[in-house]
Amino acid sequence: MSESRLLGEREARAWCTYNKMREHLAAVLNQRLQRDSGLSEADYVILAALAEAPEGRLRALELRCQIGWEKSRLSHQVARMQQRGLVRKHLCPTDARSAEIEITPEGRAAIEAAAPTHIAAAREYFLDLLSPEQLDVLAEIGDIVLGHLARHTRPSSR
Amino acid sequence: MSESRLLGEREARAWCTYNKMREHLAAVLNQRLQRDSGLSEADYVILAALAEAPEGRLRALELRCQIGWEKSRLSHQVARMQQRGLVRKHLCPTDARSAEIEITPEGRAAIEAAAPTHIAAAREYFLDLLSPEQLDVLAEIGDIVLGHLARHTRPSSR
DNA sequence: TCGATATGGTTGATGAGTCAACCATATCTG
DNA sequence: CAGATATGGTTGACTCATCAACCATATCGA
Repeated sequence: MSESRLLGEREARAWCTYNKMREHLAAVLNQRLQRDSGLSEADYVILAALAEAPEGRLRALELRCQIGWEKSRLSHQVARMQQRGLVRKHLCPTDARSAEIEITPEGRAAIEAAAPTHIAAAREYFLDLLSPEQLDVLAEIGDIVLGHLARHTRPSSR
Repeated sequence: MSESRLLGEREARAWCTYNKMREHLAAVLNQRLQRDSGLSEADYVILAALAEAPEGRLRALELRCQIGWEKSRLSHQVARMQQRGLVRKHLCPTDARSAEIEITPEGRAAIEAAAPTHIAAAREYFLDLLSPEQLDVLAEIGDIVLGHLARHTRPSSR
């Protein structure tokens, strides 16, 4: 990669393996989730958030903030999920512009069936392979990077 | 997240921040690459690989192995890139089934213009924020996970 | 109170990734 | 050598993600 010439030895190595890991790991986990439960990562994230909200419903804006998604992304995804009966949309009484998203019983069943195996896969391919120290460093890295992003990019105005 | 109940404190934290970091970081880097250079990550990966191949060309299979892509993914991507004049396809003399992909002068110009700013962004949002020790641990983690994936999934038969 | 602007969300177009089915050529085996 | 099988690649259908344009309602300020 042209990385090699523009980065130091150490940086190049970290960057390269990070990228490969990220891509391969996501591919495998997505694949298994889809195969085992018929859900995509996107479905999973939304259902997980709704499932533990009180009443199983959230205003779209609140949901977007929790999962950090762009608004059109959520809109499209919810439309597809509503089509499949995983989720329902309601008008919001306090703000006529807003929408409330509610998980359906089918949606709840789907996420409850999916979660254990999905988490197990995350363990199998990732978490169980790492030492406590490695897990801590990873979390540390995540916090640093997320903190920097929060400070140096627009809130999610996108 | 339902993660919280199925994972220990430490695992949940690592898993959660890793996922958030992964998503946000990729979004920002993609966005900047697109804005600054008119290339997607996918374009970038392919052009980078071709640019440092001898003669600027590789057999499709060789390219796939280097970047670890599924075959239809490469096929689609190359088709789009050929459309834009970044890349050209040739028949392979030694194996009539195979195709050779060659970077065009436009493609070379594009990657050479894109690389420095892309790497700079990777530094700015990621590499420069981390200590040498953190970079090493990250690379270590990557190797462990990739090694496990290599041993426990089909080579890429997908 | 009214007009400008901001905000929450939708829509359509397009690029990207995956899967399954497929086609052609190579290779292997009897 | 012939037929079966394996391999390299393409295609079409579909889901996802992003962008820009848009619509309706809220809110702000003169």
